[in-house]
This record gives sequence, structure tokens and C-alpha cells, in this order.
Amino acid sequence: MSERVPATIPQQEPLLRVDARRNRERLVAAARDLLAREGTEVSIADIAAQAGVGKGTVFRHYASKDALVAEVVCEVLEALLSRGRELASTLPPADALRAFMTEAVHRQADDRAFCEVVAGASAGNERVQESIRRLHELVDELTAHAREAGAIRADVTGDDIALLVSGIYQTAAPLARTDPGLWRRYLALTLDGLLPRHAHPLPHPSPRLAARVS
Amino acid sequence: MSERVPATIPQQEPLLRVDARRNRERLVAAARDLLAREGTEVSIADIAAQAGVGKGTVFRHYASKDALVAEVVCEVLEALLSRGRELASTLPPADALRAFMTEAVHRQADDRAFCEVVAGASAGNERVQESIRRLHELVDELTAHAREAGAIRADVTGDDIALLVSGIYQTAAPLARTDPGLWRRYLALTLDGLLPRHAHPLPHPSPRLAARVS
Amino acid sequence: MSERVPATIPQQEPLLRVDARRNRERLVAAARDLLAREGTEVSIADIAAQAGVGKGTVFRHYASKDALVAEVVCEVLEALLSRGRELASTLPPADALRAFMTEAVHRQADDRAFCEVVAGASAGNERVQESIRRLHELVDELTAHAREAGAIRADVTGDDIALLVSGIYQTAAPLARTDPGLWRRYLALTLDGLLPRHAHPLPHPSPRLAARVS
Amino acid sequence: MSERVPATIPQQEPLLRVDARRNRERLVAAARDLLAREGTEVSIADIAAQAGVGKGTVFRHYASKDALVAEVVCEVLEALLSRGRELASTLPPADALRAFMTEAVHRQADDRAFCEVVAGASAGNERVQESIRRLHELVDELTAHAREAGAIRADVTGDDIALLVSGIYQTAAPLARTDPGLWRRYLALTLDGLLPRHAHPLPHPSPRLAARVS
DNA sequence: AATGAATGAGAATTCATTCAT
DNA sequence: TATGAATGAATTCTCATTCAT
Repeated sequence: MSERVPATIPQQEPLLRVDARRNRERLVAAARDLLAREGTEVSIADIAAQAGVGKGTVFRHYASKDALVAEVVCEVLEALLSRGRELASTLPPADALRAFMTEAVHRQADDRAFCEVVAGASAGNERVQESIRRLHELVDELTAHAREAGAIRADVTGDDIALLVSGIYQTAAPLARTDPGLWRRYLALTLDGLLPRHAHPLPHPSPRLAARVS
Repeated sequence: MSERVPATIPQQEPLLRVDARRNRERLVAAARDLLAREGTEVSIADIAAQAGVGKGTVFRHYASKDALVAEVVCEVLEALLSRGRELASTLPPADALRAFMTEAVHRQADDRAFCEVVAGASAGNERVQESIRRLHELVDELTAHAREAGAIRADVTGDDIALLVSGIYQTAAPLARTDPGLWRRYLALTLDGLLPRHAHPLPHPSPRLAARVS
Repeated sequence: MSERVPATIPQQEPLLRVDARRNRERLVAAARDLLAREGTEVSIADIAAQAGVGKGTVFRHYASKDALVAEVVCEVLEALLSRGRELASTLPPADALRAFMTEAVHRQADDRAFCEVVAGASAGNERVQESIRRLHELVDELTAHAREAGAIRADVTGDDIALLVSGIYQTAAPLARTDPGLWRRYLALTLDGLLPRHAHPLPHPSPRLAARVS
Repeated sequence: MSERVPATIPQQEPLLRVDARRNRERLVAAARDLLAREGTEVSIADIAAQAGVGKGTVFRHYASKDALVAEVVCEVLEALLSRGRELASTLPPADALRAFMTEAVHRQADDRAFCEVVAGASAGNERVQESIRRLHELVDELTAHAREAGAIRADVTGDDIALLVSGIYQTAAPLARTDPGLWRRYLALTLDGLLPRHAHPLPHPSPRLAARVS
């Protein structure tokens, strides 16, 4: 009790010594950077070196490499979720969906590990699965509202949007280094494809993302 | 079938003893299969085992794992190139582009290593780069013709199409196992987005893929 | 119970602050428990956690893991020594020896680390060696008296008894979990073998345990 | 076929190149030596170094450390089994049992890993379990015959003998280095304890070793 | 005096690549 | 030419011990 931070300070994480907290932050920053640039195959040794700490310190903060990856990826997922909820409650349906997709693609830009994980790697991690599940709920809601408002074609579902958001970034990814804003071009193109007026009937049924979990 | 080199074309490969040639073929067949199913992370030992040869034989035929991956991937790239040329010369522009994109996405759908490489892995390999360069020339041509025919919006270039082809597959990839034909849905959606009717101006200039090589 | 040092005996340990003393006691209690149950491979972290102290505190009280193990093992050795002296002074020679052996095997049966150390592990520790040396003196005395009383065969020495006590437990150890009292069976068998009436001449001279120290 | 050794050479192991065979032998010899002297905790690196090979070579020959330990231990177990069968079929019951126990203890002399494994460590290994099971069958048979011949007391079973054989060596083990033949002394003592004459009833029922497997 | 964060030397294991046979 | 044995660097992870707070 007495070691806990007074209730007025709004942090849920267990209290750490200042130096430990600084190390943890450097660690997460290094992991964020290297995972983004090199993907989940980057070694713990490299992350520790870039953070300026020993390898052991990584494992003091995270029980396994998988847990560290989950931390970094969930950070992004949670930020996106939170931003998405804000958009859903403040914008009209069409704008909310567009703004959310923009945010979502943007977050993936330059983040290979995020893409890998969203695309299925280390999907075994519970924490990541839970975040993704919540995100899908939000996407379903945003999509349903936009569809009901007539802003997007009737045959597109939330699962489609979730996949497209990942795919749009992948489209631009090969040039991420030299042309980091390119994803905006393919997002725009995709949004045009989602408009009701263009719609040809789609030749394959909408996916059931739930299947992915099993 | 049609993509095999006709027997009359004099081969550039060094002459090999019959058994060496047979080994090489078994090796490539095994690599093709395993790389397609498991991606570039498959081990040389596994490939050699499936081919029924020793690991040393792999390195006798290919200087490194990377070179073997390049061989297999280039095969697919060349086959695609050859198929694309055929389409370009036999179909009207709009159909040719659509058929080519369909082919191209389809090939990725069955080949994990191909996807990895096209999406950037081992892009350092010269042979792969050369194949991709030639493919881009073809795509430029197909795209230009379709654009001139008014089949696609005016602000879309060959480089856009090349990237989109990769991205469409990535969009469907997370569900590749449970819903292997899903890419057709996103291809259709993308094609709708490419239509000239009512297109909104794109917010970011077309990429210069050449930059990718450097 | 009886093996605890009476409160009136002036302690040799340095004076400690009350909280330090309490910590040390909790530490030793935790070490006793875990070392007995899991052997010397238990980690300092586990011991510290069970004691409710930090790892640093362990090293404040004991210079190394080895020293902590020695502390706990010596406790048992000293308790056994003290108990043995009591038996030697209160029972007739034959009964005293039998009772001591029973005590000694019994203590091993509940203490994995004790077994490991008695069987040779960390025998390098000076403190342990000293305790064992004193115990051997007692065993020599008990054995000599029993031999002189004609209770055991003439060709058996104190060093034999010391080794047998360890060996009897090792015999039953593989089944310690499922049959914790089994050692009594092999103790009885060994005691029968020690009777003078059964004796065939032994084919190898009695050991010189002192050699073990070097 | 043609690579196989002609049928007249009585070896069942797959053929290895002479250099590989030599390395394997050096490896097993090093493992035998170090496992015997230091127990199963010895590191693969140490074994490899003593064998004069790289660490990778160890894993080429044995899939895991556990498998290497099993190899070395099973060697001893199988040799013992085979020797025991020979004794059972050539000697009268009392002599056969005594000779077998002598052999069995002798094999353990100076072999810490063997003792650890026989005493339960790495008992998870299937190969080891199978060898031990067969050995127990033999011990049961030898013991039954000796008992029926009146050579040993009626209340002693094969499981007792199996445990005693291990325990006898453990008794002498602390002095194994300085007095390597000491086990003969404790074997003789134990054999005296097994004689039917004047035996006191044993205070604890015979163990059921089968329980150990589960 | 107490803490627990940081350390870094290993541990077992994998695998692309080299090289003796 | 083909083989597969040998290599050793790299990987994730553990833990006794040190030291700043």
C-alpha cells in the first residue's frame, strides 16, 4: 500500500524505480524501432544493445521475446482502438470510417512487426488476440454505420475493412523508405472502390474473420 | 506448360552430366514445393532431404541459400512475364490488364516465398531484381494500353499496378489457409477502384519504382 | 525440538538489528524448506521470494549461495550431532548405535539438499567439512562402543557406519515420493548384515574417511 | 544396399564414415568420462571440448543432450543385462545372483550419471526406461531362483535387489576416487544381510518398482 | 540495512556453409 | 561429382552475483 502511488496519479502500471522505468522505456523504444524496421526476427541481443542494456534486463522486464513483441504491438493496437472509438463518437459515419482507416494504415507505415503480427505471426499470443478482437468489434461497428448511411457499398463488411486496412499498407510497404506517404494514394484508391456507385457484384463471399482465431 | 522454354532454344546453362542435371531438377522441384508452402525460412536441410540429395549438392548447384531462393522465385517471375506477354498480344487492353492481374495475384496465393521476395525480402539479389525490372516493363506497357483505351483511370501508372498486385494478395493472405480464393474478392474491389468513372483525384503522386532498386 | 540451541547459550553470531535478525530467520526457514524439497538446484530467487525478502538480502547475510546451503546443511548436521551425543550418553551401546543410524537416515529421507551434500556435493565448503568431521568423531565413538559390546561384527568401523547411513537412504531414495518409509526396510537389512553372527570376512579394508577431505 | 556393410560383419548400427565413426567414438568416450565424473549436469560444451569436436557435432550425432546421456547410460545397462543373462544361464542360482550383483555394482563405480539416471533422473527417456524395465525382469528372475534355492531370505524381492545394487554403490561413492574397490566391502556386508539365517523380519513391505514408471 | 534492477557468463539448440572423403 | 560430417556463430533464456537507490 504505502509503496503505491497515491490514487490521484493516474497510472495503472506497477511502480518502478526511476532508473528501472527509464531502462524499460529505452528498451521499449529500441524494440519499437527495431521491430518496426526489421520485423519480429530481430534478435533480443540487438534490441538490448540498441537500448544500451544487458540482455538479462530484457528478460527482467518481459518474460519472453514473444511478450516483448506483444507489448510493442499491443501499444499500437490499443492506441488505434482508442483513437477509433473517439472517431466513432464524434464524426458522422462516413467520415468516421474514413478517418479510422487513415489512422490505421498510418500506424502500420514503417512497422514491419506490426504488420507481421496483424497478418498472423505470433497470433498465438493471448494479449495480442484480445486486442485484435476488440479492434474488430470496433471496425464492425464503424462499418455497419457507414453502410447504413449509404456511404459504402452494401456488400462490404467489417472483416473486409480490417483486411483492407492491412493490405493497403502492404501495397505501399515496398517503398516505405523512399516514399513514406505513398499509402495515402492506395487508401484513396481503395476508398473509391468502396463507394456504392462503382460497385460490381463481388465474386467471392465476405470472409469470416472469427475463423482466423481457431 | 506454356511458360516452359521450348526445347529448341539453346540453353545458356553449363552442360551438366545427366545425373547432375537430374539432381538439379529434383532440387529445384523440392525447393519450389517447400518454399511455396513454408516460405523462405525453410532450411536447406529440409530441401535437400525432400530432394533426396545431400546438403553439399545444394551448394554445388547454388552458391548460397539466397541463390536457390532466387532461382525458384525467378522461375515464377519469368513464367508470369511470359504469360503476361501472351495476354498483352492476344487480348484487348482492358481484358489483358485484368487477366494479368488475376494471374499475378493467383501465383502469389500459392507461394509464400514468392510473396516474401516480391514484398521485399532478398530484394538484394541481382537476378531477382533483373526479373522484376523486366516484369515492370511489361506492367508499364499493359497499364499504358489500358489507360489509353479508357479502361482505367488516367492517374494510375504501371508502378501502381505492380504494387497493387502484391497488396491485393497481402490483403487476403491472413485467411489464405481457410479461404484460399478470397483474393478474388479484393481484386474485384480494387478493379472497381481503378475505374475511371467518378474517380476522385489521388492525394499522392505515383511512385517511382526504380527508386526501389537502389 | 530437542535439537534447537537453548536460549541460554550465548550466541557467537554478530549482533543484528531486530529486523535483520527476523529477515535472517525467515531466510533460513525458506532455504531449509526449499532445499529439503527441491535440492541444491533451487534458485536464490525462489528462496528470497519464499522468505519475502529481496535477493540482495540473501547476499547480505550469506556471501554466496554455497554459504547459505552450508548454513542449512550444517544446522541438520549439528542437530544430528547433538542428538547423537544424547543417545550415546543415555542408551546402551547397541541401542545407541541403532537409534543414531535411524535418526541419521531419517533426516536424509526428508532433505534432498542434505543428501546431495553428504553424498559429496559442495564438500568443498569448510564449514560443512568441519561439521562432518565432528560427526565422524561421534560415529567412531558410537561404533567403537557397540563393537566392544559385541553388538556388531568386529571388522566394521565408524567410517563404515558413516557411509552406510548415507547409502541406506540412497537405496530407498528412488521411491522416496511413493514410499517414504522404505528406508526402514533397508536399514533393517543392513543392521542384520552388521550382526556378528552373520559375518563372513569382508573382502576389502575399511576406508579412511579422512582421505575424503583432501 | 551397396553402402551397407556385408552381412558377415555383425554390426547393427548404420554405417558411418570412418572419420565420423571416430568422432562419434571420441564423443561417446568423452561423454562417458565426464558424465561418470561430473554427473548429468556436465555441459555439452565441455563434452565437445574434451572430445575435440565442435558443439554442433554433438547434435549431429545425438538429437539432444538427453539422447546422449541415454546412449551412455544404456550402454552400461545393456552390457549389464547381457552379462546378467549369461550368468543366469551358466551358474547355480545363488552364485548367479551374487555374480550379477557384483557386476552391477562394479559398473556403477565411478559413474555419477549412471547413478543419477538409475536413481530416477531423466527417467523420462523412453530408451532408458525400456532398458531398465528389461533389467528388472532379469533381476526378478535371478532373485526368484536364488530365493527358491534357499540362498537368500524369503522376504527379499527382485525390486529390493535392484535398489540395493544401486545403494551399495552409493555407499562407497564418496570415496570412489581414493578407494575405488570399496564397494566390494559393502556388497559383502549386504550379502551377509541377505542370508536367510537368523534374519529378523523386515519392518516395511517390499517396494513395488512398477509404481516408479508412472 | 534492504531492495530489486542490472548484469553477463553460460546453457541447449539450430543452421548455413565448408570441406574431407 | 556427390555426400553428409563438421563447424561455430547466433538464438532464446537462466541465474548467481553486484550495486545504485
